[in-house]
Amino acid sequence: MKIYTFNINGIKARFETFTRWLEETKPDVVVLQEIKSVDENFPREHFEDMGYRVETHGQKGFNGVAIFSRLPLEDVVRGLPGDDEDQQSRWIEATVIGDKGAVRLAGLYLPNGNPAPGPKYDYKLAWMARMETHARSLLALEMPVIMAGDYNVIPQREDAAKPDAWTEDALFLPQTREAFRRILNPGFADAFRLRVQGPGHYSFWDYQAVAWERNNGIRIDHLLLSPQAQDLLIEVGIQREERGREKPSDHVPAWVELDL
DNA sequence: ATGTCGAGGATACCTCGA
Repeated sequence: MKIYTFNINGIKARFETFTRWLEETKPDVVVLQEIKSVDENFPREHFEDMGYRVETHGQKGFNGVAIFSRLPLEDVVRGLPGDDEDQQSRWIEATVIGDKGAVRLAGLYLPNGNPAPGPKYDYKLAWMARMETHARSLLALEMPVIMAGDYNVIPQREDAAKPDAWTEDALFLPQTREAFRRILNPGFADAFRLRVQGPGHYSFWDYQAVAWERNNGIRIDHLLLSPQAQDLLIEVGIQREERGREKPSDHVPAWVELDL
């Protein structure tokens, strides 16, 4: 089973690009971020006709996440638990039924948090604390679990082409990286770093300042695996080439293959 | 800091978010 995460930066703007990617890549499962659409306006039938179950958790204008799957989905949950007042659509969760077993999959769009300090950064840190709590409850399932998405976190210096340019940014502040490690520490692992070491691997290049042309990227799209999922890991990857295609998102897909 | 996008509101530009 191959599972992808892809921040598409708007389903309306990326309809052709994303449809072409889906036809070429044929993922078993993909979690999407920044669909920027309410559920009622999401073109679900178009993708259902392509063979996918489509579960969305959208909102007007910003944010919004989704799960697409060729395999059966069960127990879909929308929203990150822990704050009934939170109106932002950033979390969706479902159980994917594979040929050999099931995986609990979360698709997430972690808050950007800029400018820091400020209320947006406070929201980011509070959201990460909530995620830490929920991540522990997912580990308690003692089953394969994947938390995949746009984390808006640069974990280490090697995950940025120009780390010194990010020292004051909400994606790379020490408090952000510490909160990220607290989510991992109880037992999750960054799938990409289980298999690939060293600098030069990025998942996002800003539209501005010719970042792509200069390969000024950062790695912020991650798939975190529970111990039971780590045991099933076959391969990891980042589809870097997608950033050079026609009308790209500013993010590219990242993926894991599990023996499921 | 910014040479760019995307969405939405009230338009043939502006604001916000990233």
